[in-house]
Amino acid sequence: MHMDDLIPIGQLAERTGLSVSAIRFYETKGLVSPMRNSGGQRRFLRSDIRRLSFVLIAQQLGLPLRDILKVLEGLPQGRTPTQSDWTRISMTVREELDDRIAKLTRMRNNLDGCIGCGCLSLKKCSLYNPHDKASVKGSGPQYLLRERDAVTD
Amino acid sequence: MHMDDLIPIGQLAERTGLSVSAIRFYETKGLVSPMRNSGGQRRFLRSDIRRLSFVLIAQQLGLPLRDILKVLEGLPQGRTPTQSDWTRISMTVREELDDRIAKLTRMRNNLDGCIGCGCLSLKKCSLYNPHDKASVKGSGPQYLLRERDAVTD
DNA sequence: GTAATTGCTAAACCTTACTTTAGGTCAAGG
DNA sequence: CCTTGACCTAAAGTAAGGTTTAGCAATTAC
Repeated sequence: MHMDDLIPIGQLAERTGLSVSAIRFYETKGLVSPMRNSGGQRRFLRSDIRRLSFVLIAQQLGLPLRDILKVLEGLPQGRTPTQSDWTRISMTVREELDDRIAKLTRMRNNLDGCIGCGCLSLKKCSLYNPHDKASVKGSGPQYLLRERDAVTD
Repeated sequence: MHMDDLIPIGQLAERTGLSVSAIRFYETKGLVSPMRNSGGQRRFLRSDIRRLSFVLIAQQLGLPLRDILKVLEGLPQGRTPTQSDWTRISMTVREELDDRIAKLTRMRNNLDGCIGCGCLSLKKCSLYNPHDKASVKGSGPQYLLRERDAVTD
């Protein structure tokens, strides 16, 4: 509640381990929205330390910045997020993470099938067309699943 | 063994689902090394269908092209890879995949701890410093783990 | 034999996620 | 005051993984 609850960018960088330039870049992406002091310098809320730490975690989990921004939009506007606000949006990230783990596990199982048969192009190998990736062209690698000689190439 | 075991780039594109430009790009990265016909056009081995399919799979598993190239270097030079060649290098990819799944699972467990405590910055939360990412600056986000007010921000 | 495909190269452009550079301003200490 | 360190903006550069464009050559189909 004290006056100087606002911190300059260098301190935020130190506290989060981010570079100053990265923080400025994140600002252009809307991930933080600092105020400016009379001299035009950025002044961040102390809660932005946690905000950016959250960004770092989500990134290490493999989320792109745009998705992280969406998750952060789940935080309250105008007031400092509470512990339970952070808990709530962390759950969102956890679900993303679960999905990613499930997807990779599915792929590993498929790969096991392919290693077993040694062909990398059998029908039971769904690796060529993971549900997660829309096959834009309509056809694509499925040829491998249809044509006999694909297996012998 | 017949004469026209060589296929042009368009056919390879059709068979793999890749774009022609992507295949040419992969060539610059050393992922395929087609011959040229008398007119200077690329002619690929039929086994390149499988080779590029392998690249696609490995990519969907999250491997960067440079790593995929390294894995492919495990294939024999000069002769067409056999089924067991493919099986062998698939095992390499499987190990990579296992590592990635293990890492994500560790992170999820850590995140669970953080959701439980609702703080996102507790000591037991190792998310800020995954072993997988060298902390170049020496300090970094650990501040959050040391300073009391980090938890209250 | 000629038109439509397909292929060729080189270079520019795109996205994500930043860093670096250049040139100038603000803030704090002696 | 005046220097030093922290900060500012804008623009360019980087790396991965490609796509697009331009202008031209080789193949294929009729």
